[in-house]
Amino acid sequence: MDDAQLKLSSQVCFPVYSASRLITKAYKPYLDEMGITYPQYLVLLVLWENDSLSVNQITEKLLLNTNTLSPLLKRMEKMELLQRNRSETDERSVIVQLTEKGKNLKDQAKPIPEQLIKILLTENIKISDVLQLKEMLNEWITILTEDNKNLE
Amino acid sequence: MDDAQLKLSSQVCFPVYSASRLITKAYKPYLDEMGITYPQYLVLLVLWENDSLSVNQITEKLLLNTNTLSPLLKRMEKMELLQRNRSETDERSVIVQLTEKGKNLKDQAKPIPEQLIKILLTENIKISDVLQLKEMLNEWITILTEDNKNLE
DNA sequence: GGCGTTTATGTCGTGTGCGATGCAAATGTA
DNA sequence: TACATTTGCATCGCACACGACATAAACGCC
Repeated sequence: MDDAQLKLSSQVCFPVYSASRLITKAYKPYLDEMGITYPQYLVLLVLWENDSLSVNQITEKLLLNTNTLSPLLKRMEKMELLQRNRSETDERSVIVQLTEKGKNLKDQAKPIPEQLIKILLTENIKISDVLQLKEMLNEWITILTEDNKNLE
Repeated sequence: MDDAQLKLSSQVCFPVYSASRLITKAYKPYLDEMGITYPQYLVLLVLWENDSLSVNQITEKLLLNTNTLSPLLKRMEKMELLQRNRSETDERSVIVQLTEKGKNLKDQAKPIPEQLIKILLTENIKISDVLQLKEMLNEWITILTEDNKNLE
């Protein structure tokens, strides 16, 4: 093998890394209006779908660890977007629920997906392409999360 | 645009975000052996290709800002992987060059791309699919970096 | 030459991410 | 019932990312 594979341009992972950061940045103007960050937006997304989730359930849905989510949820609690309470049936668990303020942000967030998809669809990129990309990334996510489990 | 399409952005942006983190994690065991992080690996990649680059040239290649790269490069200088020197022709510029130690890491890094691609290729995902994904992400990167320039 | 503007880099503050580790509640098992 | 183990959450330390801002060198224009 020659050096060709060590060229930045031939790396597949770099575009994923860059696109991720740039997409987060594309969300920023919309999320700024709501006073939240992209990871906080993800937490809201899962809580708009589920009235009540434990910290552990959120980590599973967002593929983030508790050491990332715990401080993040605390910040969101301080912003009065959600409440954190110990479970009564299992004192180890912390149950997260949206406040009225958190629930109400849902309306404000509604137009965001449409704005984003407008940016990401082009002459060369159709919806079908996006769906295909989504499938591939999800398969990678499955592989890579399984990999991590195997290490334990 | 129907509901399914509205949710599309969250359905595709989140996988990009998650895949990026998981891929970085997949690199970790290999990079740990070299004592470097993924962003530091990216810096090495561009410096293995270019003997001498200014900080600004690196920011353009990696799409990172100076406020991210400056401390990162300082850490790499402390690790004796590279040198930072003011340009003689333009005192504003800082020229970055690899040390022998930095250059020598190239051999150790050579097997990494192959290892990674082994993980990412499956029954359902062929090399041609990966290349297609790369094309799409690169188009998004073009769009999103152009977007940022327009804001200035 | 004088001086406002641009350019290249850097610092600071905040918010993630995550490995390592701590700790208390729950669970399994002899 | 004792006690080792597991589970759920959290803290700590470090390394990104990035917006806002600072600073000095170079440039442009008169």
